[in-house]
Amino acid sequence: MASSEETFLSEYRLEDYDRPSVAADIALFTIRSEEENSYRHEPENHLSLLLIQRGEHPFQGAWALPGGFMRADETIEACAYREITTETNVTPSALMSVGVFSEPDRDPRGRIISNAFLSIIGEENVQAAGGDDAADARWFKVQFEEGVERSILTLKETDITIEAVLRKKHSRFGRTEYEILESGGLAFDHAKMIAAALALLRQNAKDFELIFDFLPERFTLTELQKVQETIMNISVLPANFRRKIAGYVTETDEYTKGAGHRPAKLFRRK
Amino acid sequence: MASSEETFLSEYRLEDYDRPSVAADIALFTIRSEEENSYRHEPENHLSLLLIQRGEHPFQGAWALPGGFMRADETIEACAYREITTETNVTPSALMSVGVFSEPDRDPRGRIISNAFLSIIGEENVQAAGGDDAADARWFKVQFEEGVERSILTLKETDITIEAVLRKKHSRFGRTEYEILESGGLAFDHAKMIAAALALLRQNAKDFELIFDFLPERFTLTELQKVQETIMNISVLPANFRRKIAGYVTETDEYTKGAGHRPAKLFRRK
DNA sequence: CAAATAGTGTCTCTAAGACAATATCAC
DNA sequence: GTGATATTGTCTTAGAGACACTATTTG
Repeated sequence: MASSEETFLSEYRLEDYDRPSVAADIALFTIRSEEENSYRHEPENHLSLLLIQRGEHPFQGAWALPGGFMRADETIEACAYREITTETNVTPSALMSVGVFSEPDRDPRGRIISNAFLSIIGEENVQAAGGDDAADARWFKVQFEEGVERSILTLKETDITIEAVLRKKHSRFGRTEYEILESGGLAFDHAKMIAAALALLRQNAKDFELIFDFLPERFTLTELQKVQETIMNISVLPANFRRKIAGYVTETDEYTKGAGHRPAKLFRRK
Repeated sequence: MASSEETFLSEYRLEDYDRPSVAADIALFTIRSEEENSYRHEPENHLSLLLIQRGEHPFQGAWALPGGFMRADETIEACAYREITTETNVTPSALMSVGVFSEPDRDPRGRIISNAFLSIIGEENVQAAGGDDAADARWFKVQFEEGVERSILTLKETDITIEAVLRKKHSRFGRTEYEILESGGLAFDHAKMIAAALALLRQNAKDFELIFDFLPERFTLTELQKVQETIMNISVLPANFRRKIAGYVTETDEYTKGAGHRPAKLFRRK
């Protein structure tokens, strides 16, 4: 009972307790422009999510979020950074915890709990290639229509369409939790993770918390506005957007040019 | 390579990977009144946190958040509920994730990652008693002074005073993370968890997300206002508080009585 | 100049904060 | 009535949303 701490620790066996495997999965978003880009007309943007096609069982051939197991010498955040860097060769600036997914039966391989993260890279860094355990990696165009009873998550790539159906369970403390009605072929409970990540993304885009991460260091206010509009699926008046964002940016003395219309001043994040 | 999923799963060995132990720790808060309660004068409130004194190594004798290891058949949230219920015999309504603490060296027993939760019970349910592995359990009065360079967390019980010093590392996406400068004798990294929980509590008290959980079903608006003021360490004008809270409550036809002054209408959460 | 985007000025409405005034109980 | 708390009214100010207008580039 009153043994010394050294004795206690040397006799202690962690193996006596159940131990799950612990993983991190990352919902990596970027914003890409539509291809067109015809003269004098600014391109449309859309939100994109990186998915990899699983090369192994379980869910072989299904699309999943990139991720992997936490190592003995790293934190779960470091694990998420490492995984996303090996998958994409890009180190994202934002890394935001979405939540822990720990249903006992969420993985057929056994007890694996996963920490979901949300991450963002700028369009200029999109060069994601498939990693070790991934047959293929692709950017999917994201649509997320939220309803009271059903929310529809649609992910589109050239010839692939994934449609998952979810139901909002609750939304407290800024985090929204979903239940999967149809996974649309997404592996594990990743549909849930993606929906939760999107809800979080929209929540935080509202007060400019992370919209800057989608753009390069210098940007125009219109570009910034489009990022917010794309994420939140809304549209706001330029005059009002400018007023609200004013405190968050610093102007530079550079301008865009050659666009067939009035040049725009470039700004930097404050 | 193209083996069947059954074959794959039957040959799969999770034991080949590093597996940490996974725990949940809970910062359980309540609001208690000062003892006085002299005639015609409403009592002052203060925020209290439940700590248990560790009966075992490591950190034997130190104060810690209640918590325990996740079992094989439960989610991490279920684990937090179970632990808090066994410790206190009360099932709290709010259970809010504070974050994952996964520094490799955070526990001398070995690799243990912990999910911190924030939870609340009403004053009328405070009857916490020590559990199995706890020598003692006590409610500590909470003071948290936030500064830019240093934040001071003070926990007081009759003859015990714990003072921890922390530094705010960053505050993004509504979650604030702290670094421990002095743990003040708190076990493990629990000072960090408590600070993060308090920051979250204040954040969410602002828009009435969880202040109701501190009170019984029927309450007066003044009681509700005092809860918010106690948590956030601010004071607001009654007229303004009433206007803001109006949409969140429903009035009943009951009143308080015998208080030596004008009776107050009782309200219910909407 | 026409088309397209950049940027400014200002009106209205709502909500927050401050403050003053009135209401109702126990003693 | 007095002391204490409950409750309402309203003035001012800050910010969001709507809308109209001006500015500057390329072809």
